Amino acid sequence: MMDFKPIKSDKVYEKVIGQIKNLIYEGKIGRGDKLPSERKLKKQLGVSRASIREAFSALEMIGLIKSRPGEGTFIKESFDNNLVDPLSLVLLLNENVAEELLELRRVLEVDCVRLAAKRATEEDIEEMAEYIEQLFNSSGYEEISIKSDKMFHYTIAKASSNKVLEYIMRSISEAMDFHIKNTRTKLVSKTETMENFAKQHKRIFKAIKNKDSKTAMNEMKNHLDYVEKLINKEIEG
Amino acid sequence: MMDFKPIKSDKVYEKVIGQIKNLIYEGKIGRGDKLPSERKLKKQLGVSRASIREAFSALEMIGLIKSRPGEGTFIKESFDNNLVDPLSLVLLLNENVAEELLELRRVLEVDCVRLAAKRATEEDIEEMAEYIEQLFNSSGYEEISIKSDKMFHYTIAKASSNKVLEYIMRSISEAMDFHIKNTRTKLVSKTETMENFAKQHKRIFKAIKNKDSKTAMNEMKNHLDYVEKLINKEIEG
DNA sequence: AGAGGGATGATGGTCAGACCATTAAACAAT
DNA sequence: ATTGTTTAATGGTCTGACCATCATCCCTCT
Repeated sequence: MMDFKPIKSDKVYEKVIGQIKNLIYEGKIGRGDKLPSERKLKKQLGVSRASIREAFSALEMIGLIKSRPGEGTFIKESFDNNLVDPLSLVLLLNENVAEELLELRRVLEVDCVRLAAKRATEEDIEEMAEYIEQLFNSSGYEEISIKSDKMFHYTIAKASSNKVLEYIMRSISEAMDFHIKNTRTKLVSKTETMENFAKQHKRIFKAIKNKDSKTAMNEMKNHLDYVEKLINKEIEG
Repeated sequence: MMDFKPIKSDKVYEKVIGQIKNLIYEGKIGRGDKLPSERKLKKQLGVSRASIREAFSALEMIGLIKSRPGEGTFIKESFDNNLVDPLSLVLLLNENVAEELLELRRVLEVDCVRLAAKRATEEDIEEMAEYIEQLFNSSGYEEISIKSDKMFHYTIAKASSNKVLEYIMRSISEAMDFHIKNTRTKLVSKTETMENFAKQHKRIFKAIKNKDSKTAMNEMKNHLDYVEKLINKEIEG
């Protein structure tokens, strides 16, 4: 058996990324640090500025660095507020995304609410209460309903106090939005559905407020059962 | 209260990305499709080729497109085999990453093994068996032990038949590798630990083979308990 | 007619050099 | 001390050039 290995012709900008990656892994540069200017890196690495910039734009897209004109390029403090969510973008490529996302969301959100019940702060709980209120009062206003619904779930993710979990939940949510966009609108536009959502949210909320993880998880499961049933009905018929 | 909004000066390459993103969302281009050449896009969008290339390098990094010299640039068929895993890179930025990753891994892997027990193919099971065998026979060879351990978990993720879940599991695993690298080496280098790992893997494996989700989940929980206990001991002492 | 082999053109990969807008820092004027 | 000005550095953008790779067409030879 001839053991050939594929010939990989690393592009220059990939090598640049590799070097920066290693510096981070080795702990030599970290959050908030300033990278050398593009012109200095050009000299140090012996490549063109264009290649440096291609590497930087890639790293900026995934939220690892941030360039500011006149100042320089810095490693970000955290991965919040990415302009384009790379994960949600890539998720769109797979087949069966809708099913897989629903499956994954179920797994994550049930545990999310478990953690939220344990760790939610006063502010988190106030925020959730607001969104439930909004959902109850938004009959007829699709946009507000949809946003209230989404924000309630976001807040739960935030209350889990696990940034990584929160990030992934957000990505899944965004990716799902584009796959069941129309469905979602149809769902929430029905007054009956919306009222059920509000009631279910309220039950989840109460459990979180009481720091009752088990009940919160069960109520979330019920809620997701209901949602998935509606989605399947909408897709099939 | 003056309600100023931050002035966002979109860079050109971000606008290019935006347009491509929208085309994908609208379904006008999809998997495997060929994008216009850089020179054509330069004319169509009225920007420089450099900006086009910055956009492309960013999209290639996240695994959305793939450029081939002499041929063109294509939307990828799936998000497998990214050169650099953007998610794992970004995860490194957060504080408490180690704790959060462990927490997340626990949530995901327990459900992962649940799905694997339901859906594992013959090939998956054969593969798992191999890695367990390797782990049993690798006493003294750290590298093989670590790899067998890791590959066993990878295979479970693959057997879940959920590509998104598999992708996220892989990212978490890679990110963890760099945070507990030395710890991992120390753990597996102890003969006793390694033997326990092998036994636990075997129990998980048997449950999967018997399509017994519940037992598989419980055995995975036990395994993760053991791992986390070791890690904590190593970190503290 | 079919197989093989060049020439050609298009494409991505890389580079150098230029110009602009923004920013920080040093300096000058009040 | 505060304000305004200059200067240098930085990121953002564009142009034009050259190379290696690949697909294609066309020609030649059998």
